[in-house]
Amino acid sequence: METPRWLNETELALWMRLQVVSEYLPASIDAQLRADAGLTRYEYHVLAMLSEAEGRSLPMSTLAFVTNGSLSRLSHAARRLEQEGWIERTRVPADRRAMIATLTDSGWEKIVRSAPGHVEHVRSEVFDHLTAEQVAALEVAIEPLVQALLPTECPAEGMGGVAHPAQD
Amino acid sequence: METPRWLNETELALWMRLQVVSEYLPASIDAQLRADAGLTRYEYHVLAMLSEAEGRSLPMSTLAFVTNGSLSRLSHAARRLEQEGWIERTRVPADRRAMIATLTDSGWEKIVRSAPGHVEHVRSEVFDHLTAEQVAALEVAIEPLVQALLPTECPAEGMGGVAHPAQD
DNA sequence: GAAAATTATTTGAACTCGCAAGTATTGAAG
DNA sequence: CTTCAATACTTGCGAGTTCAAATAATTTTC
Repeated sequence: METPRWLNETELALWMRLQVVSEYLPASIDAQLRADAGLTRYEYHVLAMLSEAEGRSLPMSTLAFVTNGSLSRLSHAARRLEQEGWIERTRVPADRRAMIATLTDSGWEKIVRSAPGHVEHVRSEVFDHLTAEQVAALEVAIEPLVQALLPTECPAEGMGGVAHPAQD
Repeated sequence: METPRWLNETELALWMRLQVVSEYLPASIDAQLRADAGLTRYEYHVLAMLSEAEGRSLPMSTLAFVTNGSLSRLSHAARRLEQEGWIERTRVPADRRAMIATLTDSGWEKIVRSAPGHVEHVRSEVFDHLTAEQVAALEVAIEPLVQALLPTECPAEGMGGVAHPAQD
């Protein structure tokens, strides 16, 4: 076994901070969504992506990609969301293996009702504690890391809707 | 319901990047540790913190705090680690409610054997893709966010051991 | 000094997710 | 045109996390 390339002081400091952020943020978001909306962070993400998609619909594969989730994870989540009546899944005539997930009216209302509380929570946890300069600096500084982590391919689709912490 | 304070463009961009990082990093670390060491990220964290503690021991409460985990989460993890023989739990004579977790020799060997692969993975996922300047910039820029998220109190203990991505 | 509140930790049940295997359906090879 | 492989998705099982409740010991209160 080769002698490991240990982290230097700065690297270690960054690594520990990344771990803190990656531990706290998802837990905090999950707790708020569960308490106020009865949704998982991932389920919220699924609804949000559908709400922004053309026709409020996306193929399951694409939906899995834009939500950064495995197909399995999405399938489990989709079953739950469908049981609640928030989405529907229909076979594609052209390719009967494929399925298209569509946000129902009820699902639209769900995400529209849930979004404000979610955004408010994100604000109170994150942005209320940061100046505009700090936000800008972090946004720039974190970009290379995101590039390092994200898969390069992008079978994406058209966007332009609601329900993310963006405006209505 | 008040009209929500939506996120502006920069805030939204930062938020989405934070979500990407918070989604990918833990999953990636978990997968490597599970495959190569049969450990959870959290279990690894527990062993690492014990390895750095005075006498390789910490009270459960303190251990929960330094690992950023709930007492319940720690208790479940401790049971698994104890079953594997990597830690032991002993009652405190002074206060017989309290328990002290201690790293066994076997546990010490476990973390020492697991650390190099873990660090190598962290390098290959994160630091190999970043310049020293990018690391330094991100380390500075992320600090205010960490301050915002971390609880202020700190019932910490003495440190100074091994097994974190730090040096041996 | 007994009852009530607090602290330290554990346990059980519910739920989510990852993995491996399973089901269709389509496309490629021969 | 049959066989084999690849695609699109689903499902069952196991494992970890959380929440609420339980246990147990200490400290406070009256």
